[in-house]
Amino acid sequence: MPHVSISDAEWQVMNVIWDGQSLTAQEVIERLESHATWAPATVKTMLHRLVKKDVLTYEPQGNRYVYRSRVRRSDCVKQASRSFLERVFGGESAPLLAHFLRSSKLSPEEIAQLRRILKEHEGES
Amino acid sequence: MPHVSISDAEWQVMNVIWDGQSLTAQEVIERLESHATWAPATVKTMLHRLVKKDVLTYEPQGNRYVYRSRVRRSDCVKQASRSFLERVFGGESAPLLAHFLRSSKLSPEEIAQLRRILKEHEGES
DNA sequence: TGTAACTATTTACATCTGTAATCGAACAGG
DNA sequence: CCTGTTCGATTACAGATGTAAATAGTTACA
Repeated sequence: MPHVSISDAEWQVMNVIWDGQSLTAQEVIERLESHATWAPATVKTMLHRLVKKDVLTYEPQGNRYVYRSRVRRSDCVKQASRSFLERVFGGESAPLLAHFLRSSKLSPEEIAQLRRILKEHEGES
Repeated sequence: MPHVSISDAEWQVMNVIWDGQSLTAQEVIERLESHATWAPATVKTMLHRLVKKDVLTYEPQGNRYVYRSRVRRSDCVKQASRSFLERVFGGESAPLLAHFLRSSKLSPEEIAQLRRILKEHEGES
């Protein structure tokens, strides 16, 4: 629904927020340390920007803030996916799927899972 | 191999270049008219930037330039795909594939094709 | 040959991004 | 009670991006 535009670096932050539900700035910073090499101030900046974009809210808890997402991850994933599909594959799903299928290592369970989804497609039209 | 970074709008331009092989600015502008609503000057700007980024070359042909890509589309697709996978799906291919499989309309032929690719995966340990 | 038309080059400019440092307020320990 | 630490808030700043107008160089027609 919303026309949010989450930048590359902001996705990193949102990913840890979505994984953790409600986190303080400090917690976000810690969880990002493994992935990114940002100064703490950098993470703070992004939290602020995400708040300004109405993607995050915060409530004071003691002397610190607890940040929480206002948008569902699945919605953002959906939007980002559509725009990626459009931009890179001209909106054609099949080539996209072929590309990722070929370039991915998949476990037998995952293969089975994907096969099931494919089978569901069989039913239509 | 190259560390090119093609922006969203620039992808539009590159897509028509890749589709057309060698095109003048005018041709690019015309072919974009259906998709985008950019002033001709805007398209020119992007062509210039892409040249500066070493993504495009041009040769003079008469009084105009003919632009041609210096990078293979497949390389750019690969790079963009990897970065998208990382950013939005945390590097997990299976969820990405599941997402796109579910949200795509696929023809029976496409389904068969994807199934074949899945089958190829079977072989790997 | 002058001038209109078209092309490419240069310049513009606000916003977004990546990446922080600094400032001011509150809290905590001595 | 003073002071260092810790938060959040404000400010910084260069480069990328979207979006284009202005200018300069060239060609082709009148």
